[in-house]
Amino acid sequence: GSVSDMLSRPKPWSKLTQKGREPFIRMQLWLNGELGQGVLPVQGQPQGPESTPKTSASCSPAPESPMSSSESVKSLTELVQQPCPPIETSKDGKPPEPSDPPASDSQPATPLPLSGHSALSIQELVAMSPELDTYGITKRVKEVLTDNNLGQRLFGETILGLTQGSVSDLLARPKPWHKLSLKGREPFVRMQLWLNDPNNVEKLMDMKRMEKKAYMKRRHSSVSDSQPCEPPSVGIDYSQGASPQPQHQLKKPRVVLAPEEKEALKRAYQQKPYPSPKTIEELATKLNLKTSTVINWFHNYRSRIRRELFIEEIQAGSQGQAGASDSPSARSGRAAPSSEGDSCDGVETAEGPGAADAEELGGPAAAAKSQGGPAEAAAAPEEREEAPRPAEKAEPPPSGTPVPDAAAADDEGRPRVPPPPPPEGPADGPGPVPNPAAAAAAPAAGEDAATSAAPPGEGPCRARDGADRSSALPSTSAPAAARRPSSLQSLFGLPEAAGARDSRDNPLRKKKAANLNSIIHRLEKAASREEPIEWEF
DNA sequence: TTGCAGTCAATATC
DNA sequence: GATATTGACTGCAA
Repeated sequence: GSVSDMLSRPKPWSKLTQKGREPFIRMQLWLNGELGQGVLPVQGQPQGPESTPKTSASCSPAPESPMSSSESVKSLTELVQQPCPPIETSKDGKPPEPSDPPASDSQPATPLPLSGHSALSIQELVAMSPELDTYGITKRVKEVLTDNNLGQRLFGETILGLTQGSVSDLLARPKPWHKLSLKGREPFVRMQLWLNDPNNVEKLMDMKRMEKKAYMKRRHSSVSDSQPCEPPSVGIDYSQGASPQPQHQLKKPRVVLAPEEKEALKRAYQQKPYPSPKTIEELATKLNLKTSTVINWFHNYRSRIRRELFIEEIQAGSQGQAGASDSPSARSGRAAPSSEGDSCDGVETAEGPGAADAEELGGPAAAAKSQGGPAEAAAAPEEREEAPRPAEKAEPPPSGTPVPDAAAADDEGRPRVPPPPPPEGPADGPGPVPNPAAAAAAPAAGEDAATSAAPPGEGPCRARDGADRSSALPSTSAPAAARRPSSLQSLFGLPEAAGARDSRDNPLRKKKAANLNSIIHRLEKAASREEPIEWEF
């Protein structure tokens, strides 16, 4: 029935959801003859015997993923090279690969890597990609780049089609595969493909050379032109708009929050990761910021904290016991620049729970900018209302609980990340800890609910997630990958398949689990008082 | 509407 | 000059 419907009344690509697009991708592949029987196992459908979870924990650089076996002939890699009619849809949101700009020039313009010609759009590849070990991939990419003295900008612009800042962020704080949307997976697939390309480095080197040449040329010409050049890039876009001489200054200056302001915001965050409009309003007023700035700050902060947690877990996991010192805090050096406080703010922990609470905005910021009690104080009451909000239901502690701090910061003191709104609500039992990494690693299966189960980080979802995907796989990847077509495996250099990181047992997790228990306990208490929230951990 | 993911791009740092 | 950080923006989903 579905097929009939689909064949007779196909929806336009743009109207399809990711899921909805899948059948079309399959059909396209089938039409291309790339899809043999069972080649694209439907998710969750156990397939072939290859139950090899590709443990990549130790994944050493996927040795050129032995594009081995014949079978893999059909490896997507090949497909990718194959000049076949691009599936128009592929464009999805993006503009067609600008085949234009001879990179030579100013800049970017080179979004599309993958050997230029892609038979299958990257999206298709992504859609079919097995679970990848994002952390491992970025790690390898970083190695390759540094080893070969290749910059992030170049790599980003030519291989990923992203800007330097994005690349930096991506490499430093990769999200777990299962937490990524199709779009978000794209860069990782590209990276994986790039890693698998034996000529990857050379190609980039070439690009580098070309860029240099172009740069020199430009330089020379401009010099001779006597025009000391204004930032070349600048003006390009703007002018075009037609506006007479608007040029630059249409740009609004970037807002830079003062340390005190950040402090105040962080305190507020600890009180309420999801402040009500009213609270935001107050905060904005107090800090003399635009409400949009405050809103943006909260959004950014929440999502960044979330990511931080993930890498911490990953690192903790991979470091195994070493974790004691707690990678968390130790976290990647740079992230650490605690200055930013992300790490520290939560850490205000140092001040012990409640500390932050007590001062709320009162801290430096308050001192500096406001005087009255923190908005929170006033808002306290409303906190309650917020909590229940759907999106936050899973959100644990922070919001409205009277014991915010404890809840607000995890053991490491880091601000507790409001677990992402539980995507799907199914029971996920106990697993709280917002720690994705665990997910990746959690062989959970056996561990006691409290600990392992806690899984996977993103707590709720992940756990569930895994469960859904394959009934039995708690852990994220393995199975998934295993089930996948070998062609894909070869393509993606499976060794990379996520999975297999053994973080289980690491002390950090236990610690967290314990901490969670206590938090849960308190929350339940609080909840029982009046909050109808279903705390999901 | 709200929250989030993914990015960009301006700055800050190294 | 390369990287890292971060405020803002876009698009999407619930």
